[in-house]
Amino acid sequence: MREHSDTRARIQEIALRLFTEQGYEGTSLREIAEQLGVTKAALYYHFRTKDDIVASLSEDRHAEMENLIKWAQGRPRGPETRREFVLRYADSLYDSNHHAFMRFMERNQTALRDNPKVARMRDLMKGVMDILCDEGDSTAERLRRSMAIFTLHAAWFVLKDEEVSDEERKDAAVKVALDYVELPPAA
Amino acid sequence: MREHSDTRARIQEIALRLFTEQGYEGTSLREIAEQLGVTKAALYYHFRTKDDIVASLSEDRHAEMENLIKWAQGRPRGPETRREFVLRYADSLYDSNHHAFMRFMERNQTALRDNPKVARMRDLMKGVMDILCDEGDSTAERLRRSMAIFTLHAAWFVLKDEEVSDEERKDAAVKVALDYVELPPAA
Amino acid sequence: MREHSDTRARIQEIALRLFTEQGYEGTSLREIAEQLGVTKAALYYHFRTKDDIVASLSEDRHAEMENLIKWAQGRPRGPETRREFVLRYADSLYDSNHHAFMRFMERNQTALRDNPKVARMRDLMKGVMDILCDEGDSTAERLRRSMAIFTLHAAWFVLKDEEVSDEERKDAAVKVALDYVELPPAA
Amino acid sequence: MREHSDTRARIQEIALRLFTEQGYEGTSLREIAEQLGVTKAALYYHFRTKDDIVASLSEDRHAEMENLIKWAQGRPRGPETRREFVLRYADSLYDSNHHAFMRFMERNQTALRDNPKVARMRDLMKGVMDILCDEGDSTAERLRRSMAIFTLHAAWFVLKDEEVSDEERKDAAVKVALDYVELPPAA
DNA sequence: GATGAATGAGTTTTCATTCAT
DNA sequence: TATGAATGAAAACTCATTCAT
Repeated sequence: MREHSDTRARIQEIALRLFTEQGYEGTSLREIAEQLGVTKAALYYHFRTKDDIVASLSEDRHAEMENLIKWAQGRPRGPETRREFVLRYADSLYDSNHHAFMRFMERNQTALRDNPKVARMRDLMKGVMDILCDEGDSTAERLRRSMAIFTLHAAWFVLKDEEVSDEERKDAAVKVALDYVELPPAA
Repeated sequence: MREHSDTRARIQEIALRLFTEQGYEGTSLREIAEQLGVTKAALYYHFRTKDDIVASLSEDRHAEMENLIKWAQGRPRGPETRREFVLRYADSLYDSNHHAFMRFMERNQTALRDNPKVARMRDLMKGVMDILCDEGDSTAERLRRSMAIFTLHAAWFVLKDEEVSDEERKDAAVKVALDYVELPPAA
Repeated sequence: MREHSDTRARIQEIALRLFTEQGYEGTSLREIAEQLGVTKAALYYHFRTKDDIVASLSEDRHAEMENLIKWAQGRPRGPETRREFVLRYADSLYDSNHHAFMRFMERNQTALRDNPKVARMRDLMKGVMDILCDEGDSTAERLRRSMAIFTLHAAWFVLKDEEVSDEERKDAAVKVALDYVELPPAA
Repeated sequence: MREHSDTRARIQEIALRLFTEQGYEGTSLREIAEQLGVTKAALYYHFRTKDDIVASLSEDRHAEMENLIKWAQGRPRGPETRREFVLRYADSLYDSNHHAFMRFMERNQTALRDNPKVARMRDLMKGVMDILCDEGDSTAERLRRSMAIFTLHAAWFVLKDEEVSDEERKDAAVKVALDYVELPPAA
């Protein structure tokens, strides 16, 4: 009945929301189908398996992350690159709805531990850490760098109950994250 | 008739490990029973439901958190208390195996969103934020404080692949966390 | 608009092969469509149902069997006719690819037990037995006659791993089968 | 409610019957459970998978076949052994209900082609052929030997509509089978 | 002569839970 | 303190079939 089936996109949208709210394992395909107003079988017309929905969701973010990492690898390691990288990472996270996807990933690490796309994402995150850390960094320093990226991800839900605009949220996240890639440890 | 059911403790231990590795929904009672070498039905002698195992796991941590919060509430808010609170929180986390429990909680937020003990834990975490934040704090400031506690939790698995002793891990975590509660945002 | 739908024939060919290799129930229309490089829906342009494909496959063999039986009924029962019948049956089986169809039938008796064309084939086989047996034949004798026909069918796959030409296979089959319509039971 | 659960045995009995009548794929676990008067889940208490039911059914027959083959391998190849082997094979088939199992196997070759126990059975059948054939045998000769065993299996259903006692059936089968292993091809 | 999108009814399987013993 | 045997509900997935285009 619908013009030119955007069903696939709507499945992705609903799945991402439910997987994040209730967890991947806690969300059945029946639920997704019901919210969409189709039968379960329709989902299988568009995606081969439940895991496949996740895979499809990963794709954009993968591409974006690969670009970011490639950009950074073409530059000298150091404070300048780190600073700029955090800014670009924040942009790529907030200007699309990629923060929603990253939150979904964080909330479903265990459920998705065997999904190859998710494994790939873990590798990409290691690539990010490589960019932010130098060889001789202390343990505290490495932890600090990790937390910078974590902060960008977390801002969205840590501040979720506060009356704060998306703009403010992003600004706050970037401000805090930048401190942590720039400042030397207190020591 | 035996005082200290050894079995009960072993169920908790195995459950905590599996729930963390594979997720709460991804771990069946059959699996726990198998690792223990008993039947599923035996678990029901010790715990009324699967959720009950989680509840029992929460108890120690709840008590500890309540003590910590009570202590802080008896003191004036401010940098001194914040600093001391972070130190005590870190101790309470690392000197028992509570970090394992907190990690389990973080990994299973969605699956356990209806568990009353877990809801209570969320409230306690809000209590912790109350202690770390002042009324007039900016958005960035509040985010920063949250990240302090997050850092203490995260140090365990962020640094999990590195050759680092538990001691070093704790020291690094505390160092970074203190920065997060002490330093003013770059402004 | 085209006279001799090539597609129709290719569906039959692929279906016969897959139904034999994997079983009727073990072969989905999706599989057939994939091997053909069309969609499932295309199959429904050529055949009303899955069972209909089987029905269409039966047709040639039905006609052949009817002719064989009619021929035999026009002759006196007896060793002469039996001998000649076996030779003609073998020809009709090996000179087309009817042995492939008969093998498919044997492998899918249960799955197809409600298909009317298959029921008809069972009747035709009874007709064949009528031709090969006399009124007063002992149980052993009747079994022996059945096995003669069975042998013609079975030669194809009993000898499938041996390096044997189709010609040799047919000759061997006929030789063994003839013994069993001709020889009196050992007794 | 039942004394000392013979449920497992009843599952096997019903499954063997239905798998033979309707085919393995054509028989759902729901059907078996219904005929037994339990829920599907009860079947899974006794068998890990549907395939496992088949595996369990194979066991007795496997053991019997192994014994038969071992016996024959301890004797010189030749007409004497062949003759005696056929007699023993027939006994082992008819004195238990193994003919029912073999019929089930023949009717479900394709459906079960990936089941390891069934693969093992195919190997055992090859072992049987080894016993019945000599090195220099012609194609016709090898086919003839195969048909001997086939006859023992087939007698049960080839003669199923005739008013014949089990005793007579077995006698007829053995008589015909012996011809197949003893007589030289006419040529 | 075909496809894209969908459905309804079914499948095998898993799970938390119960209860008599 | 446990176990053996079972259940009811639900899960992911598959299939033959339909129909508007």
